[in-house]
Order: sequence, then structure tokens, then C-alpha cells
Amino acid sequence: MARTAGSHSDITGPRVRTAALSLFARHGYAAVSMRQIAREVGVQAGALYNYTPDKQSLLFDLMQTHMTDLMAARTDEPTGGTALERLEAFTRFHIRFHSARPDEVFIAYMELRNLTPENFAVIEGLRRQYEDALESILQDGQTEGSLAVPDTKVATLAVIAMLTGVNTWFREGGRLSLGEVEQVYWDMVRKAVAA
Amino acid sequence: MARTAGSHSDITGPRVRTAALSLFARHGYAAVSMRQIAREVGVQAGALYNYTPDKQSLLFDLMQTHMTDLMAARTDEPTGGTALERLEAFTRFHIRFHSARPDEVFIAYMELRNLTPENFAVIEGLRRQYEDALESILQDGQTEGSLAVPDTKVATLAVIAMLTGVNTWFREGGRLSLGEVEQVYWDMVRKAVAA
DNA sequence: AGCGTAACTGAACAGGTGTTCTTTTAAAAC
DNA sequence: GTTTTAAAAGAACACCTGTTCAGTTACGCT
Repeated sequence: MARTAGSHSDITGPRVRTAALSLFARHGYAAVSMRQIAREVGVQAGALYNYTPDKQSLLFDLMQTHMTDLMAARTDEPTGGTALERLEAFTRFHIRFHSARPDEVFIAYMELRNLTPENFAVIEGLRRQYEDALESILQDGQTEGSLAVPDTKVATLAVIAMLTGVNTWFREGGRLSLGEVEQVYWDMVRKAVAA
Repeated sequence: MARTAGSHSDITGPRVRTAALSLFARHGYAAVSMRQIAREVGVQAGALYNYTPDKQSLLFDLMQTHMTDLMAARTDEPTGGTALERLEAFTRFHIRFHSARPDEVFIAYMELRNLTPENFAVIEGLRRQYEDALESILQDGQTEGSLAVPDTKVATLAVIAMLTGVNTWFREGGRLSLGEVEQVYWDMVRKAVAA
């Protein structure tokens, strides 16, 4: 056999995804052309098609990878404890995970409308799974009596919206450290859903 | 004088803005062409330029109008009372105002990156003004002693993120009425920032 | 009835779009 | 050193982009 399959593609492939990620986050999927991505990688546009069947798949792969990473990281977290303890763990995990991947997070919910219906359904399913994890905690807390929310489903969405909002303003090296941000949000979440 | 200026433009002008609003919200600014907008209005693309100098101004006008409406509606609200009363009024106002204009709200913060730097600065300024209104309430509450937040600026952003999240799921005719949604969110906001 | 003009058409402009495909390059395996 | 083949180049495809502008239409006014 001649050159091992992907001897260069090992380098170029990830570079394509990295370039697409950064450009999609900065300018939006629809506003970024395949030629712009290629220029960033240092390659002609046609060469991109060695790494993705089309532009849509490139977007979908980025979003799916992000959501899969999220789910995997979540299940790696230590589990167990009271509902309150698990809620704190969820809160801190969410902030930590999302603040470390601003581009992925931004794309994952700004570009939902640019997915084909089938691809959208997949991403939506993963997002629902993640929300369900939080909803379970809130439900258990109600059963335990340690938490009291007016509506479990709404509280779930409210907490996630609040936590994801961190990404719109938090920057490393700012007034607050990530640990301080975690603490501030945990204070508010805890009070908001406390019994 | 012949035909009064704008005898048709009184009709077509608003129709252009309405079509652009709906299309931008559904597909995104970059993904919508002037010809698509024109088709929706029932006119040729060239005719749109009787109503906007260019596509960018169309986007900016929609966003500026929305933000201006928001500020105007806010100052029309009854003022005064304790910080807690004003916070409740703000919470309910925010949900009511935003849930009535899903397209405008969606565009106003999904399309920020498609504004020119100058236009972005204008919209950003208006958004900051609105945030400051809430921040003042939280600050007054701290002074009064009725409210206690770990960080006023962060609490402001957290509350707004939480409230704006309503638009991602609330639909008229669903499980909860708008009044019930207001109540659910007010419960959580109140507890989150209570002393 | 006919003038003035706002509103619109339709063609044109220069350039960009995603994607395909043949050809070239160059590195690994023999 | 030759062969094999993955990777990339570069041209081509048909079509779409925002915007301009000369020409046409049709309405309000006198």
C-alpha cells in the first residue's frame, strides 16, 4: 500500500472543523462560505470535501459533537447525594463546561434554524436529554421536601436559561473568577428553588 | 402636485418591514435575500430600495424600533413603590412585552453580529439602558434591605436571561396562561434575590 | 382630459455561492 | 527507484447575491 490513509487528513481534518467552528461562531453559518473556511485552513475550497460531504454536515457535526461531549462530561461527574447537592453539582458543572466552550455553545443554539429538519431533531433530542437531567433533580428535591418550585418544567428551563446566560458576558481575567461566578449563580439558583 | 408622496408607500413600506421581520426571524438575516423579501411583499427586488437604502438599514431599523418601543413601554409603566414592588412590575412587564413580540426579540439578539459596528453600538447602548433600569431596582432593594444579591451586576444579567428565556418555549394556548407564567417566574425571581 | 410624479418593473452589473471533477503533486511502501 | 494512492489544486457548473437605473405605469391633482 502507498501512503497511509489520512496521513495528512489527520492534520487537515481537525483544522477544517476548528476553522468552521470559529467562523460560524463569529459570523454565522449562512454568512460563512466554504471558500472562507478553506482560506483559513490554507487550502482550496474543493479540498474541504475530503472531510465533509457538504456544508450542512459540517455544522451538524460540530453541534452533535458538542452535545455528545456535554452528555459524556455530565455522566462522568460524581453522582449521588441529596437533591440540593446534586443541584449544586449541576449548576457548577453547567457553568464550567459551557464557559470553556463559548464558540460551541453559541453555535449550538444560534444555528439551530440552519439545520435540516432531521438534523434538528437529533440535536433537539440531545438537548432534551440534558434538560431532563436537571428536571429529575428538581423533582427529587420536591419529593424530598428540600426544594419547592411553582412548576418543575418551567423551573428547569428558567435555571438553564439563567446559567447559559453566563456565556454572554463572562470572560476569563475579568472582575470575577470562574469560581466566584459559580458561587454567585449557585447562591441565586439555590434561593430560587429552595423550599 | 400629482400623487401625494407615499400614497402607496404607506401600504408597501410597512409591508416590507413586516416581511423582513418575519423572514429574518425564521431564516436569519444572512440567509434571507432581498428577492425573497420582495416576493413576500409582491413586488420586484428593486422596488424595496424605495423603502430602505440597503439591507443592513432594514435590519437596523427593525432592531432600533424594537428597542425604542421597549424603552417607551417601560417608561409608560407606573413607577414608584418599594424595590420589591418595582421588581415585580419589571418582571411582569418584561415577560408580557417580550412574549408579545417573539420575532422582534429573536432578531434583536440573534442578529447582533450582523450589524455594522456603528449600528451595533447604538443597539448595545439601548440594551444597556434597559439593563440599568433593573440594576437600579436591585441596588435600591439592597439599600432598603429588602433584597440581597451576591453581585448586583451579575444578578441583573441573570434575571434578564432567565426572563427572556420564556420566549424560547412559551406559546399562547399552551399548558400555562401568560398570567400563570408571570406568576411562576415572579416566584422564582423574588426568592432568588430576596433578603 | 392631461400633466406631474411616486411607485414599480425588468434588465443589467460585478461578483459570490456550494459543489463536482479532472488533473497534478508528493509522500509512503515496496 | 518505482509504484501506489491519498490529498490537494484549479477550473468549471449553474445559479444566486445586493444594488443601480433607465423605462414604464397608474394615480392624484388641476
